[in-house]
Amino acid sequence: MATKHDDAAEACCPSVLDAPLDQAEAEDLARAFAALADPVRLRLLSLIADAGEICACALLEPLGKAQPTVSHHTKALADAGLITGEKRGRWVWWSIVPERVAVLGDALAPARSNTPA
Amino acid sequence: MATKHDDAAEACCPSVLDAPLDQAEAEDLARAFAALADPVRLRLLSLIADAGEICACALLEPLGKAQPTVSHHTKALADAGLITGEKRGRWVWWSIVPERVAVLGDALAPARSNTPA
DNA sequence: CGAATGTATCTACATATGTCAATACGTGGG
DNA sequence: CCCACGTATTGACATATGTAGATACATTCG
Repeated sequence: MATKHDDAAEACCPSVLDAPLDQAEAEDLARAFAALADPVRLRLLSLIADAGEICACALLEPLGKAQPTVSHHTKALADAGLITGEKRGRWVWWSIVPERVAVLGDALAPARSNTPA
Repeated sequence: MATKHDDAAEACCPSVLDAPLDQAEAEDLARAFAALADPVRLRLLSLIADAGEICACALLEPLGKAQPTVSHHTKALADAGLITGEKRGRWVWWSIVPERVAVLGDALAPARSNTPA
Protein backbone atom coordinates (compact mmCIF):
# COMPACT_ATOMS: atom_id res chain seq x y z
CA MET A 1 0.00 0.00 0.00
CA ALA A 2 1.78 3.03 1.36
CA THR A 3 0.83 5.39 -1.46
CA LYS A 4 4.39 5.87 -2.61
CA HIS A 5 3.78 9.29 -4.14
CA ASP A 6 7.15 10.63 -3.04
CA ASP A 7 6.59 14.14 -4.28
CA ALA A 8 9.90 15.87 -3.60
CA ALA A 9 9.40 17.97 -6.66
CA GLU A 10 5.98 19.44 -7.36
CA ALA A 11 6.91 22.41 -5.19
CA CYS A 12 3.33 22.37 -4.15
CA CYS A 13 0.92 23.52 -6.74
CA PRO A 14 2.47 24.43 -10.04
CA SER A 15 -0.24 25.54 -12.40
CA VAL A 16 0.19 24.39 -15.94
CA LEU A 17 -1.22 27.66 -17.17
CA ASP A 18 1.02 29.86 -15.10
CA ALA A 19 4.75 29.66 -15.50
CA PRO A 20 6.49 27.26 -17.85
CA LEU A 21 6.94 24.00 -16.00
CA ASP A 22 10.38 22.52 -15.78
CA GLN A 23 11.05 18.96 -16.77
CA ALA A 24 10.66 17.54 -13.28
CA GLU A 25 7.36 19.26 -12.53
CA ALA A 26 6.02 18.18 -15.90
CA GLU A 27 6.97 14.56 -15.30
CA ASP A 28 5.39 14.52 -11.87
CA LEU A 29 2.15 16.04 -13.07
CA ALA A 30 2.11 13.78 -16.11
CA ARG A 31 2.39 10.72 -13.89
CA ALA A 32 -0.51 11.97 -11.81
CA PHE A 33 -2.72 12.75 -14.78
CA ALA A 34 -1.87 9.37 -16.27
CA ALA A 35 -3.59 7.84 -13.27
CA LEU A 36 -6.74 9.64 -14.38
CA ALA A 37 -6.34 8.73 -18.03
CA ASP A 38 -8.33 5.53 -17.82
CA PRO A 39 -12.12 5.25 -17.73
CA VAL A 40 -12.08 2.34 -15.33
CA ARG A 41 -9.95 4.28 -12.86
CA LEU A 42 -12.19 7.34 -13.14
CA ARG A 43 -15.26 5.25 -12.38
CA LEU A 44 -13.33 3.57 -9.60
CA LEU A 45 -12.50 6.97 -8.17
CA SER A 46 -16.07 8.17 -8.40
CA LEU A 47 -17.36 4.97 -6.79
CA ILE A 48 -15.00 5.40 -3.88
CA ALA A 49 -15.78 9.09 -3.55
CA ASP A 50 -19.49 8.41 -3.66
CA ALA A 51 -19.28 5.78 -0.95
CA GLY A 52 -16.81 7.73 1.13
CA GLU A 53 -15.16 4.45 1.93
CA ILE A 54 -15.68 1.17 0.19
CA CYS A 55 -14.52 -2.42 0.34
CA ALA A 56 -12.51 -3.56 -2.65
CA CYS A 57 -14.82 -6.52 -2.90
CA ALA A 58 -17.68 -4.15 -3.70
CA LEU A 59 -15.88 -2.74 -6.72
CA LEU A 60 -15.66 -5.80 -8.95
CA GLU A 61 -19.30 -5.98 -9.90
CA PRO A 62 -20.00 -2.31 -10.75
CA LEU A 63 -16.78 -2.11 -12.75
CA GLY A 64 -17.32 -5.41 -14.52
CA LYS A 65 -13.63 -6.23 -14.38
CA ALA A 66 -11.70 -9.19 -13.04
CA GLN A 67 -10.23 -9.01 -9.57
CA PRO A 68 -6.57 -8.65 -10.64
CA THR A 69 -7.58 -5.86 -12.98
CA VAL A 70 -9.32 -3.93 -10.23
CA SER A 71 -6.37 -4.50 -7.93
CA HIS A 72 -4.10 -3.18 -10.66
CA HIS A 73 -6.15 -0.01 -10.95
CA THR A 74 -6.44 0.61 -7.21
CA LYS A 75 -2.68 0.29 -7.04
CA ALA A 76 -2.26 2.83 -9.83
CA LEU A 77 -4.50 5.31 -8.06
CA ALA A 78 -2.81 4.66 -4.73
CA ASP A 79 0.64 5.11 -6.26
CA ALA A 80 -0.56 8.44 -7.58
CA GLY A 81 -1.63 9.34 -4.05
CA LEU A 82 -5.24 9.76 -5.10
CA ILE A 83 -6.65 7.03 -2.88
CA THR A 84 -5.53 5.26 0.23
CA GLY A 85 -6.37 1.80 1.45
CA GLU A 86 -6.76 0.42 4.94
CA LYS A 87 -6.75 -3.29 5.58
CA ARG A 88 -9.31 -4.46 8.08
CA GLY A 89 -9.48 -8.16 8.59
CA ARG A 90 -9.33 -9.69 5.16
CA TRP A 91 -10.83 -6.68 3.44
CA VAL A 92 -9.23 -3.51 2.17
CA TRP A 93 -11.23 -0.33 2.49
CA TRP A 94 -10.42 2.42 0.03
CA SER A 95 -11.03 6.11 0.39
CA ILE A 96 -9.97 9.11 -1.62
CA VAL A 97 -7.30 11.64 -0.69
CA PRO A 98 -9.10 14.89 -1.47
CA GLU A 99 -6.05 17.10 -0.95
CA ARG A 100 -4.16 15.19 -3.59
CA VAL A 101 -7.05 15.40 -6.02
CA ALA A 102 -7.20 19.12 -5.34
CA VAL A 103 -3.54 19.53 -6.28
CA LEU A 104 -4.33 18.23 -9.74
CA GLY A 105 -7.41 20.38 -9.97
CA ASP A 106 -5.39 23.44 -9.01
CA ALA A 107 -2.83 22.63 -11.68
CA LEU A 108 -5.60 23.28 -14.17
CA ALA A 109 -6.86 26.42 -12.48
CA PRO A 110 -6.93 29.64 -14.49
CA ALA A 111 -3.59 31.37 -14.83
CA ARG A 112 -2.76 34.14 -12.43
CA SER A 113 -0.16 36.01 -14.43
CA ASN A 114 -1.89 35.86 -17.78
CA THR A 115 -5.23 37.06 -16.49
CA PRO A 116 -4.15 40.13 -14.55
CA ALA A 117 -6.57 43.03 -14.19
CA MET B 1 -6.97 21.44 -37.07
CA ALA B 2 -10.59 21.95 -36.08
CA THR B 3 -10.21 20.65 -32.53
CA LYS B 4 -12.49 17.67 -33.07
CA HIS B 5 -13.50 17.35 -29.42
CA ASP B 6 -17.03 16.30 -30.28
CA ASP B 7 -18.25 16.19 -26.71
CA ALA B 8 -21.87 15.06 -27.01
CA ALA B 9 -21.56 13.35 -23.69
CA GLU B 10 -19.82 15.12 -20.83
CA ALA B 11 -23.13 16.76 -19.97
CA CYS B 12 -21.07 19.73 -19.03
CA CYS B 13 -19.06 19.35 -15.92
CA PRO B 14 -19.36 15.98 -14.28
CA SER B 15 -17.19 15.95 -11.18
CA VAL B 16 -15.35 12.74 -10.57
CA LEU B 17 -15.88 13.15 -6.86
CA ASP B 18 -19.57 13.80 -7.06
CA ALA B 19 -21.86 11.22 -8.56
CA PRO B 20 -20.65 7.95 -10.01
CA LEU B 21 -19.73 8.58 -13.62
CA ASP B 22 -21.31 6.46 -16.28
CA GLN B 23 -19.23 4.69 -18.86
CA ALA B 24 -19.49 7.44 -21.46
CA GLU B 25 -18.56 10.27 -19.13
CA ALA B 26 -15.62 8.28 -17.82
CA GLU B 27 -14.34 7.57 -21.32
CA ASP B 28 -14.61 11.20 -22.33
CA LEU B 29 -12.80 12.45 -19.26
CA ALA B 30 -10.19 9.73 -19.56
CA ARG B 31 -9.45 10.80 -23.13
CA ALA B 32 -9.04 14.36 -21.95
CA PHE B 33 -6.79 13.50 -19.04
CA ALA B 34 -4.75 11.27 -21.32
CA ALA B 35 -3.85 14.39 -23.25
CA LEU B 36 -2.32 15.72 -20.05
CA ALA B 37 -0.58 12.48 -19.18
CA ASP B 38 2.64 13.33 -20.98
CA PRO B 39 5.40 15.65 -19.71
CA VAL B 40 6.13 17.01 -23.16
CA ARG B 41 2.50 17.97 -23.66
CA LEU B 42 2.31 19.59 -20.25
CA ARG B 43 5.36 21.70 -20.99
CA LEU B 44 3.91 22.43 -24.40
CA LEU B 45 0.71 23.60 -22.76
CA SER B 46 2.55 25.78 -20.28
CA LEU B 47 4.70 27.29 -23.03
CA ILE B 48 1.62 28.19 -25.02
CA ALA B 49 -0.18 29.52 -21.97
CA ASP B 50 2.81 31.57 -20.94
CA ALA B 51 3.13 33.13 -24.39
CA GLY B 52 -0.59 33.58 -24.82
CA GLU B 53 -0.08 32.68 -28.44
CA ILE B 54 2.95 31.10 -29.98
CA CYS B 55 4.23 29.93 -33.34
CA ALA B 56 4.75 26.19 -33.61
CA CYS B 57 8.23 26.94 -34.90
CA ALA B 58 9.10 28.42 -31.50
CA LEU B 59 8.26 25.20 -29.70
CA LEU B 60 10.85 22.85 -31.13
CA GLU B 61 13.86 24.26 -29.36
CA PRO B 62 12.50 24.63 -25.81
CA LEU B 63 10.98 21.15 -25.98
CA GLY B 64 14.05 19.58 -27.54
CA LYS B 65 11.94 17.32 -29.72
CA ALA B 66 11.81 16.71 -33.44
CA GLN B 67 9.27 18.55 -35.53
CA PRO B 68 7.03 15.54 -36.21
CA THR B 69 6.98 14.79 -32.52
CA VAL B 70 5.90 18.30 -31.61
CA SER B 71 3.28 18.22 -34.33
CA HIS B 72 2.04 14.94 -32.92
CA HIS B 73 1.67 16.48 -29.47
CA THR B 74 -0.03 19.65 -30.63
CA LYS B 75 -2.49 17.47 -32.47
CA ALA B 76 -3.15 15.46 -29.33
CA LEU B 77 -3.84 18.60 -27.33
CA ALA B 78 -5.96 20.06 -30.10
CA ASP B 79 -7.98 16.85 -30.41
CA ALA B 80 -8.62 17.09 -26.69
CA GLY B 81 -9.84 20.64 -27.23
CA LEU B 82 -7.20 22.07 -24.95
CA ILE B 83 -5.50 24.21 -27.55
CA THR B 84 -6.49 25.67 -30.87
CA GLY B 85 -4.34 26.56 -33.84
CA GLU B 86 -4.68 29.29 -36.38
CA LYS B 87 -2.73 29.19 -39.60
CA ARG B 88 -1.30 32.53 -40.66
CA GLY B 89 0.84 32.42 -43.73
CA ARG B 90 3.09 29.44 -43.37
CA TRP B 91 2.98 29.46 -39.57
CA VAL B 92 0.51 27.97 -37.16
CA TRP B 93 -0.15 29.95 -34.03
CA TRP B 94 -1.34 27.98 -31.04
CA SER B 95 -3.28 29.25 -28.07
CA ILE B 96 -4.98 27.53 -25.19
CA VAL B 97 -8.72 27.05 -24.73
CA PRO B 98 -9.12 28.06 -21.09
CA GLU B 99 -12.75 26.98 -20.86
CA ARG B 100 -11.82 23.48 -21.86
CA VAL B 101 -8.98 23.34 -19.37
CA ALA B 102 -11.38 24.59 -16.72
CA VAL B 103 -13.76 21.72 -17.44
CA LEU B 104 -11.05 19.28 -16.49
CA GLY B 105 -10.12 21.31 -13.44
CA ASP B 106 -13.74 21.35 -12.34
CA ALA B 107 -13.93 17.60 -12.74
CA LEU B 108 -11.42 17.41 -9.90
CA ALA B 109 -13.12 20.03 -7.75
CA PRO B 110 -14.21 19.02 -4.25
CA ALA B 111 -17.41 17.01 -4.13
CA ARG B 112 -20.62 18.84 -3.43
CA SER B 113 -22.73 16.01 -2.08
CA ASN B 114 -20.10 14.42 0.12
CA THR B 115 -19.05 17.65 1.79
CA PRO B 116 -22.42 19.00 2.86
CA ALA B 117 -22.68 21.14 5.98
C1' DC C 1 6.46 28.73 -62.15
C1' DG C 2 10.02 26.91 -59.08
C1' DA C 3 12.67 27.00 -54.91
C1' DA C 4 12.45 27.52 -49.98
C1' DT C 5 10.24 27.00 -45.69
C1' DG C 6 6.83 25.62 -42.08
C1' DT C 7 3.66 22.01 -40.86
C1' DA C 8 1.27 17.59 -41.18
C1' DT C 9 1.18 12.73 -42.41
C1' DC C 10 3.19 8.11 -43.13
C1' DT C 11 5.89 4.50 -41.50
C1' DA C 12 8.50 1.89 -38.37
C1' DC C 13 9.85 0.62 -33.99
C1' DA C 14 10.58 0.37 -28.94
C1' DT C 15 8.20 0.87 -24.83
C1' DA C 16 4.15 1.31 -21.89
C1' DT C 17 -0.24 -0.27 -20.53
C1' DG C 18 -4.86 -2.72 -19.82
C1' DT C 19 -6.53 -7.22 -19.32
C1' DC C 20 -7.02 -11.65 -17.08
C1' DA C 21 -5.65 -16.70 -15.78
C1' DA C 22 -2.81 -18.75 -12.50
C1' DT C 23 -0.87 -18.41 -8.27
C1' DA C 24 1.00 -16.60 -3.99
C1' DC C 25 0.02 -14.22 0.30
C1' DG C 26 -2.62 -13.10 4.70
C1' DT C 27 -6.26 -13.37 7.65
C1' DG C 28 -10.11 -15.37 10.10
C1' DG C 29 -13.25 -19.38 10.99
C1' DG C 30 -14.02 -24.26 12.02
C1' DC D 1 -3.97 -26.63 12.01
C1' DC D 2 -6.11 -26.41 7.88
C1' DC D 3 -9.34 -24.58 4.88
C1' DA D 4 -11.98 -20.74 2.87
C1' DC D 5 -11.91 -16.27 1.33
C1' DG D 6 -10.22 -11.55 -0.03
C1' DT D 7 -6.39 -9.32 -2.03
C1' DA D 8 -1.87 -8.79 -4.33
C1' DT D 9 1.55 -10.44 -7.56
C1' DT D 10 3.25 -12.81 -11.62
C1' DG D 11 3.19 -13.95 -16.38
C1' DA D 12 1.46 -13.56 -20.98
C1' DC D 13 -0.63 -11.19 -24.53
C1' DA D 14 -2.83 -7.59 -27.43
C1' DT D 15 -3.15 -2.88 -28.00
C1' DA D 16 -1.81 1.95 -27.41
C1' DT D 17 1.60 5.44 -27.52
C1' DG D 18 5.97 8.36 -27.90
C1' DT D 19 9.59 9.05 -31.01
C1' DA D 20 11.77 10.44 -35.25
C1' DG D 21 13.23 9.76 -40.38
C1' DA D 22 11.25 10.23 -44.85
C1' DT D 23 7.98 12.46 -47.32
C1' DA D 24 3.84 14.96 -48.72
C1' DC D 25 1.34 19.27 -48.50
C1' DA D 26 0.82 24.24 -48.43
C1' DT D 27 2.26 28.92 -48.71
C1' DT D 28 5.34 32.60 -49.63
C1' DC D 29 8.92 34.69 -52.19
C1' DG D 30 11.97 35.52 -56.15
